[in-house]
Amino acid sequence: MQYWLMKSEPSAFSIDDLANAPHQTTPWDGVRNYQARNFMKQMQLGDLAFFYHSNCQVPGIVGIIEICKLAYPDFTALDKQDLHYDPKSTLEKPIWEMVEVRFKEQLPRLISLKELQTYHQHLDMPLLRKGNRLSIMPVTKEQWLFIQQL
DNA sequence: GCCAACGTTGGC
DNA sequence: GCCAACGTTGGC
Repeated sequence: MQYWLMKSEPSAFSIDDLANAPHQTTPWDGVRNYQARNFMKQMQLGDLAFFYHSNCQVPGIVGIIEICKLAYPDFTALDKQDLHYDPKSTLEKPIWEMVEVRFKEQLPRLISLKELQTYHQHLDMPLLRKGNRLSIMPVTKEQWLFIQQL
């Protein structure tokens, strides 16, 4: 059982969008960063992840989601119309992958980046490091439990 | 909207 | 393989 943190811009896809989606699941498509992709490949069914709202008024953790489908090729990379189209990726040799996630719960309150920063010393997560741009990152069990009890 | 930080690209 | 130029991310 592993833990993760996954970022999404709520203007593109929010925790509410996921809660209202069919079966409350969605493919996590559009990841175009190798490090983030490699983390998705490591994900196992039943792994849990914090759903993080980025690039918005109050960035922070808003909910918990569960990995419900293992990594498979991200078909949006092949779609010329798609925002995340990548001409280097082909059907035979796909570059990008995605998992599917299911809504677990909305947190009783938003745990803002600002609040998390106050525990920077203790948490030491990639999320809290300056200039961090990684959209998917592992979370240790200790970090997970600490954040959950907030 | 600004801009710092970072990843990627491509010329050499 | 280096590195400048460029595009993107994401907090503010």
